[in-house]
Amino acid sequence: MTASPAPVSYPPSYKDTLNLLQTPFAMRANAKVREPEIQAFWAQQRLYERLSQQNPGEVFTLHDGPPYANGALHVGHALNKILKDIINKTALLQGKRARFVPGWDCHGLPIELKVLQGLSSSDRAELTPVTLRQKAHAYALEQVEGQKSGFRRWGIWADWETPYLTLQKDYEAAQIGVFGAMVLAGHIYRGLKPVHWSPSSRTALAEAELEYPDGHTSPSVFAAFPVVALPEALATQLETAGLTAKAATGAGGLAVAIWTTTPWTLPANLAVSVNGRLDYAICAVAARGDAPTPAASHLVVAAELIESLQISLGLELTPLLSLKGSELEGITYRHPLLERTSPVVIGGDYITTEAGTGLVHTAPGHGVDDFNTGKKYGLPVLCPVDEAGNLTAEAGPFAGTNVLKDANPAILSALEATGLLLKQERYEHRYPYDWRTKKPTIFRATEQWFASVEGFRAAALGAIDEVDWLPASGRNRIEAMVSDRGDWCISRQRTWGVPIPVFYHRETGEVLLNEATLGHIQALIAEHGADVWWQRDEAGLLPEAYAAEASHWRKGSDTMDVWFDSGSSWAGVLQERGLHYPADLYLEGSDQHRGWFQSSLLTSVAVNGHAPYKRVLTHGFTLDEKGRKMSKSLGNVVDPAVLVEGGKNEKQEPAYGADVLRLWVSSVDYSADVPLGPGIVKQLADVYRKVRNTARYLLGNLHDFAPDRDAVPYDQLPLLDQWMLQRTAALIDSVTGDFERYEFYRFFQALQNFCVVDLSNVYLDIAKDRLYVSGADEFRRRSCQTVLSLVLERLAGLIAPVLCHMAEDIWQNLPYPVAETSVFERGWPTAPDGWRQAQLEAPMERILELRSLVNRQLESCRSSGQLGASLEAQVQLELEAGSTNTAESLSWLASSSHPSVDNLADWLLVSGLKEGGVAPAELLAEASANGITVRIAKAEGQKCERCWHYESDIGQHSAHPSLCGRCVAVLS
RNA sequence: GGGCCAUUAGCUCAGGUGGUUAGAGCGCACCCCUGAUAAGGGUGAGGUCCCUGGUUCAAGUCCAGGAUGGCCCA
Repeated sequence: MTASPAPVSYPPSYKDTLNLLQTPFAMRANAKVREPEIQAFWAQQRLYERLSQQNPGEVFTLHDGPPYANGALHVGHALNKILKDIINKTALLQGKRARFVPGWDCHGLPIELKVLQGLSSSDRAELTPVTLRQKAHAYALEQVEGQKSGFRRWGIWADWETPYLTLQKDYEAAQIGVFGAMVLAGHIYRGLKPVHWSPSSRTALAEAELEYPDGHTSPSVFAAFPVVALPEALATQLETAGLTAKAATGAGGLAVAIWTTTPWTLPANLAVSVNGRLDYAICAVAARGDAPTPAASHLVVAAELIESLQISLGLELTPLLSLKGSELEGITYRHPLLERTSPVVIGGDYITTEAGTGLVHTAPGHGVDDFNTGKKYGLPVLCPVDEAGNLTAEAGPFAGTNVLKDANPAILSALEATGLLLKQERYEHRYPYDWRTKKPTIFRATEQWFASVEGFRAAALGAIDEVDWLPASGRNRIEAMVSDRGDWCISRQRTWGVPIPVFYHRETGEVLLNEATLGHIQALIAEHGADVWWQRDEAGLLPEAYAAEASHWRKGSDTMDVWFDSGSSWAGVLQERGLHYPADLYLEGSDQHRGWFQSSLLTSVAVNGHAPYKRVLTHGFTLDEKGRKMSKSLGNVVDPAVLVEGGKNEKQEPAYGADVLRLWVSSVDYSADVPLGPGIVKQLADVYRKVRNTARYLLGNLHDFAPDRDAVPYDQLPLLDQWMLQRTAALIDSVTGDFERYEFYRFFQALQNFCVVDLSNVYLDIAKDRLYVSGADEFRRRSCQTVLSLVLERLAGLIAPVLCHMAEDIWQNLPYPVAETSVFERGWPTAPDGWRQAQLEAPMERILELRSLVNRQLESCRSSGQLGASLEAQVQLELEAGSTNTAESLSWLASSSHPSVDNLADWLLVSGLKEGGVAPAELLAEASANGITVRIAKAEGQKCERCWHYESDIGQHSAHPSLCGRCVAVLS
């Protein structure tokens, strides 16, 4: 250790004399803290409210499809709501009054079940409809609050204080209004439809209330239904094959073979269905071994099943005639147990040869397929089973037996007695049980309310045609669905919903549903909410004209399908709140072609004859990085809350912030399914940082710039700067188009390329010398700053719809005063026409190609250790034939009136440049391409300690012996 | 089983009406800088255009069939 420190000779440092960047805008976003601050700023400014109500432009209505008010937000919500927000923010920037009223779907089974599950069995026993509804109401509101705070954290702008909820009084009243209008237009009717029915609890059940325990067995039955009449063509074919029509239709003749696992439905049999496309065979029957001979000489079965049926039925089946299912249509058979005849009909593709005979026993009152097939053929819906599961008088001799107890044995033995029972055995299969009573359920036709789609199908298809569907395949999809669909069953046997406001006469069953009752109930609900339906008795619900006879009427207990709720939002929201109807845009996942797009369309067409939207945009679903569905078991779920706020261990799961989530939404082509996973998030975080750092660099170099004082007029800007503004104009133009077409991923790509290539790699790299080294007020520097500020203000605007927090953060950190408090008040970026100078592109491109050529040579010197920074080098160029374009570009550059900026050495970031002349003595590298020869040598002179250029005029000033002439001039 | 959709580099995306050696940015590897520094610059390596047939002088692109994945139905 030496006692007397030697006088430290500081390395000559002129760093303090440079104009380096200064800005409080940090490299890292600190999004977890900063984003909420920015959101608070917007709230305090009432920015969304002001712009959406006071903007000068037209009203723009993107109508929110209500998410279901249950459960945590997932990335699907993020994709949907952020897409909507990007569109709305773009519209606001473009001066439109884009009001966004967020909605929630609050009624329905999942919430009702959630409430029921949370109750003890004793509480459940005491539950009245009104208390159940109160609990469901409270639960839904709680869920809405949770989801709402999530949406707000993502930076979504909306009428958050006044959202629409399908449980609000005015909404419910509007919905009753839609229903009423459909009733009065004759589109609503009452009919039978099979539903899951639990005899043990005497109620209809939803799919979610069923369970399928292992080990259920049913009595499976093969039976023969004797044919009594044949269509002519078939009779002729049979004659030819050797079976006369008389023999076939006589006793013990031809029969159709069917199979069922629910013999108790046989009394309700009204048809036998076949698949028109399957092959069938008419077979001669002979007993095998000691099996009893059935009371039919011939059987119709699916050709493919003959072999297996011979074994299972123990019969010899000899094919006599092969034919298509469609040729069987029109056969008439006799019911084996009751005095009636029924037809053979064509069913659907649900009829297969996987089990049974290929011919299906059809009871429209006891199966959905049967019901649909019956509808097609105009068969009645026979349902000889009461609420308790007892067969009624319509079941003839079996009346009084119970379908889950003695009905099957009774029917089986009756069948056996006729000789038409071919076989019976136990059969194990999945069968639905009531999840609460743990008893089997049945399919049973019950009275339901329907919207008759048939009544307005043509109008609906016409309306579809008027709508702009994006992507275009959406049109096919919804068109196919609407043309195929059956009537819409709108009633549900549930409590948590909007009531079907109908009264039934206690004695006659007559329905009371007219303008007077509808209007009265609608008014009551508008005042008290739908609860009033359960709180009051009939006298309190009927209009005055019916008050006297209130005791004769019984109010209905059904509620409406929740699709009717959300499908009425055009009335409950758009019309109620003075927004555009039809809306300018609906935007949901592609599953909503079946859901909300369709239910909204049907109600709107039925009532007003047109679609509720002018344009429908759909997005796909969120998958993981391998294109698989996200699921807990695969462990590939991305939780948006963790992505935004960070996980438990912030090292492993950092808080990326809402802007990164938003950037993801912008980056993917959502017209198909979109991928998301940790690798993709990482990549987006990198892009986010690149954009942020680029903005930071622009901000940092403007710390002493005042546009009104320092800005250089466009005409006086160097070529390089004019080129940069041309690039900026090109970006604005393409991004404007990208947003108009909702192709945000193109914006994402363009933004990235602009920041990385045009700015970072080229313009800013060249700009460093201008900004740092030149005197603060020199033209060379002020012109560059002019460009930086012009670019920055526009860049902030372009990213604002997507990276809304970053854009605002930039705006708040602008080092000079601007007229607008927020970037969103500036409006959508535009470029003066003068900036669009496409003729600057070609020469610049040639020069950048030359730059690449030089860089390759510099790199080869670097890797051989001969060169470090490019300023250590000088370049000599020789242009020969074949390089005309480059030569022209160089003379374009040489003709610039600002050689202090527009010069090739600076653009190549080298210390010396010679065109032609004598080659430098000690060449480090040399290469030729396309008539251009590039030679690299060590730069001449010494390194200036301030600007780091190698210059030969160093040491000419005594005060600054290590500086070049240029730097000396700047310092003095 | 039916309807609709997707498949180009490790990732996100480009590749009008068929036409040189299929592109970009990121990521990755290596190098440089240390005056954008938890930054910045440079160079480079990455492709069975999902597969199989067909049309054509010529197919990532057109046609047919199939695979995988997704949504909606049954």
